[in-house]
Amino acid sequence: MATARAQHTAARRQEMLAAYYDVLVDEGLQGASLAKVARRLGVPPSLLIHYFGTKEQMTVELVDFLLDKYRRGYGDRLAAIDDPLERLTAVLDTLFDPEYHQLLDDSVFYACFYLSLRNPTVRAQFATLHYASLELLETTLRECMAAGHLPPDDVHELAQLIETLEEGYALVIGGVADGDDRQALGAMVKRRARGLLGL
Amino acid sequence: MATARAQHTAARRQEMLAAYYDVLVDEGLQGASLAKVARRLGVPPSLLIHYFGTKEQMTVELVDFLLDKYRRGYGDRLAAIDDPLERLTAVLDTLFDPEYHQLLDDSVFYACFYLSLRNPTVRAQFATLHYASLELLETTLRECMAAGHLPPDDVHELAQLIETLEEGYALVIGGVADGDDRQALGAMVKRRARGLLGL
DNA sequence: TCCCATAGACTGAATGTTCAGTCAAGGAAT
DNA sequence: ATTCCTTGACTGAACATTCAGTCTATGGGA
Repeated sequence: MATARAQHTAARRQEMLAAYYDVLVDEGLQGASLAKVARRLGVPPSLLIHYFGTKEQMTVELVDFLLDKYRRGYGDRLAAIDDPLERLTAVLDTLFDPEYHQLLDDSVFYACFYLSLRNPTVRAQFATLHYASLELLETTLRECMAAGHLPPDDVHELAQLIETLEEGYALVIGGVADGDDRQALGAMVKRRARGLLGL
Repeated sequence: MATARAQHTAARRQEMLAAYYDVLVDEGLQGASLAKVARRLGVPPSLLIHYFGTKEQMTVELVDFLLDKYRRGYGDRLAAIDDPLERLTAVLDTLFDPEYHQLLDDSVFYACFYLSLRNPTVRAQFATLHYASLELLETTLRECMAAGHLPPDDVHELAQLIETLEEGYALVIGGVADGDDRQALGAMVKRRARGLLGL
């Protein structure tokens, strides 16, 4: 059972991670300090240390916290769709929708990605999300082919290809395109991706 | 004319940027300080300030310095190929070759990309490279179509699509895949991209 | 049900270190 | 003679973390 104490602890940690996220948005990776997070919360910096031990540990937990948003917001919802073709359409609609990629602030997302390149724990967290997404795609494609909705092809390759397109799309809209361009690029890539699958 | 003094200055700046790059590899964005760069060079930190004014300015120049490696190493070499089909093949070989993406340390590249999301100047530098790459692709595709090497299609769309695939490939091999997987993924994506073009 | 020992939430001051940047002065190249 | 590279001492602010200690809710024993 979750005691009141444990609930309070969990809630407090979330508040702190949310504040860390806000500071990251405002100050960037280089300017984000425990002191600023603490100031935002109106607590002494030592309280953050009390909860997380070190800044590094707090950062690792932030990434987990943020990736959970993707998992809960999309992964679970998509996986729950029964009909394979319907699910495939929903997946493609999601992956190439600018809004999906704006669930997190661009700069924070790539800050986390950057951290994943330097910290093995964070890297593993990203890899898990990546493989989960890949597997959802692959399964969906396989079911669609079995049902005759798609021409037979190598599902693993196709899943990797779609995933690669999606990550590239995320990068391009983060770094270059803005506003309507994002929407248009997403629509184009999605259309081509569907063609690739034989839809 | 480049006086001896100016030459010396330029060379010195490059040394310093190279040292900054090294520190970034070893210490990451958060741990990279002017003091560490200076220590590596055996000079006082104030000398860096003398040359660059501020750390931010030095960072902006670092990005320029690094992106130049891509321009000089690949952009120019590819653009120099006369025969369109040969150039297209070379471009595709380059974009989906893990080695091209390891011209820079992964973490440093994405550190720079991250910085581009927060600094308008850096963002413009990245955008310039992106559009140059896009234009090389588009021109090449157009010439290939005109010569009948490719079936007619929307060259702008195709160029954007290939570019998106390339950036996604870069992200995936940076974050997840390792070793042989990178090679294999590159080969697969390239093959599919060629199919997409009608090659 | 009451009581008490304890675990953990929380504070605030203090630690030493590192930070980017300033400045005045020396010294070499032009 | 002048320009400017280079030095090293220096500043004040910010940094993550430590520590000693207060307060409070909680769970176990009577």
